[in-house]
Amino acid sequence: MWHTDLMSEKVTATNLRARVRAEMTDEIKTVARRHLATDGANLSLRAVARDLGMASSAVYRYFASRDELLTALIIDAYNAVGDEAERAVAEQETPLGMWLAAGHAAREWALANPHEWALIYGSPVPGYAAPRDTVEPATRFMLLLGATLAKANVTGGIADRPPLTGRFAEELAAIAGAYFPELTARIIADTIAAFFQICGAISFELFGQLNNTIEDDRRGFFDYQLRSAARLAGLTE
Amino acid sequence: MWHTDLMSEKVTATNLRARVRAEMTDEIKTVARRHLATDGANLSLRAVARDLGMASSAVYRYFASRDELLTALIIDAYNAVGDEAERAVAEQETPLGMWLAAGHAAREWALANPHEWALIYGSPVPGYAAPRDTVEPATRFMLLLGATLAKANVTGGIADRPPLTGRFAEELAAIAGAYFPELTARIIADTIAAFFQICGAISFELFGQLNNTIEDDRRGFFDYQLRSAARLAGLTE
DNA sequence: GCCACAACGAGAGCACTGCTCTTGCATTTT
DNA sequence: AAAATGCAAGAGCAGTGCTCTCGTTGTGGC
Repeated sequence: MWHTDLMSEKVTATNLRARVRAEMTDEIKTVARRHLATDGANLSLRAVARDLGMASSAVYRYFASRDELLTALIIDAYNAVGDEAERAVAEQETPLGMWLAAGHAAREWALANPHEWALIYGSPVPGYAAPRDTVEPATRFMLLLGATLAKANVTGGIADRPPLTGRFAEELAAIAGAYFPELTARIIADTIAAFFQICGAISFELFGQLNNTIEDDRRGFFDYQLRSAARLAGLTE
Repeated sequence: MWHTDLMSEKVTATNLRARVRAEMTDEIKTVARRHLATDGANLSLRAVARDLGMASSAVYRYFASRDELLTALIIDAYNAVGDEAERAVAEQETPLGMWLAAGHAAREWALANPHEWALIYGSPVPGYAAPRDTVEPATRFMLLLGATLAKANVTGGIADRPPLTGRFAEELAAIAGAYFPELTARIIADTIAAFFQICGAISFELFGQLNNTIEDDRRGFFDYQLRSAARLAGLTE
């Protein structure tokens, strides 16, 4: 993201160079996203450069490596699904409505951008270590689910359950104390479980790994999955 | 698997060629699995050949393409986790014990063979379409969970719940009628949900995508995940 | 036992990849 | 105006999957 620094560093009258740089990086990412849809994570940097009518070496002025390009796409993807989910949630009133809206928004985004979903929620690219910049966007969707439960919890919309036991419960309690005062360790654990289930439901449908058991009413099936995830997380009503 | 056919086709006295072929394919797969641990899904066929001291072109006598090699590894991986889970389940008496044993066995296999787990439960390799031979081994683990619930259901170990509604319910009911007479559509749907959650729990822990929230007691956390999955599937006791 | 045949290993080669380095040009800064 | 910097292009390197050809070797039919 250092081109952002470059832009804000010195805002001269024209600042042509910084502007075309920003446009160029965006254009590269757009074309790369298009290639992502056909070639998946092993897209060719040279092919992207060809599509842009430039030499492959020129791309390296904008992204130091192919991995860095992928990182930019990953961050954008995390933010895209986060945006979609937040937008959908904002239209809802009840916690359950927010929960369902977030889930369906994520699924629909995944169906529209399967390879980008695979990029962020599939197996990591070999030899690729996610940089620091990705962790914040990566947590947005899950935090949205947590926020929904937090809202439900203050209005008594979450079932009372016995607290957790075990060493991991203390770790979760520490997290709850530091970041989510409205939530208990138990609710956090169940939220994570629900998050796993939702992501699994989307991924398995997307990657066709459930052998096309459900063919006609996939949305209905996912809706049921969402509701059982809500039940798992303790969302009543 | 056609080298198996070759072996059983004509068992002459010596049959040297078929034997060394079988040994060679196994050896290639072994080395490839080793490379998988470092390079992931984009392992180099040439590097595998180098490790074996043979020309890269010679490998193509055994696997028509790199994808075919990966397919063989995928099938083996599915069967390995299936074997492990079945072995662990066989030692248990109660449905819940079987459930927990299957889950922990899968997780431990995944921790021991992370890249193979990524190969089968991560995002599919781009441009790679899973062949017919993979679907049967792929279903083994999930069928094991289903069988556990079936055993529980006949002894009244599954909570009574309202039946499903919606179009997808009919699809599931048809599957239940054809393959799982002991199960209801509702139980199948909940089993799938639990399966999603378990696979998600393993994958996210493996790929480090939950930002190392839980550090110390990962097994305990997974055990809790397993139990909430069981609750989700309706397993009482 | 011999011989045609099929399987096999090796090597060269093709088109492609990510990435680096150098060279010349355009733009910005001093 | 001059120096410094940003940028695009091209050549080049090491590596890839895969194909083809060419000797060699084990195998089944006669």
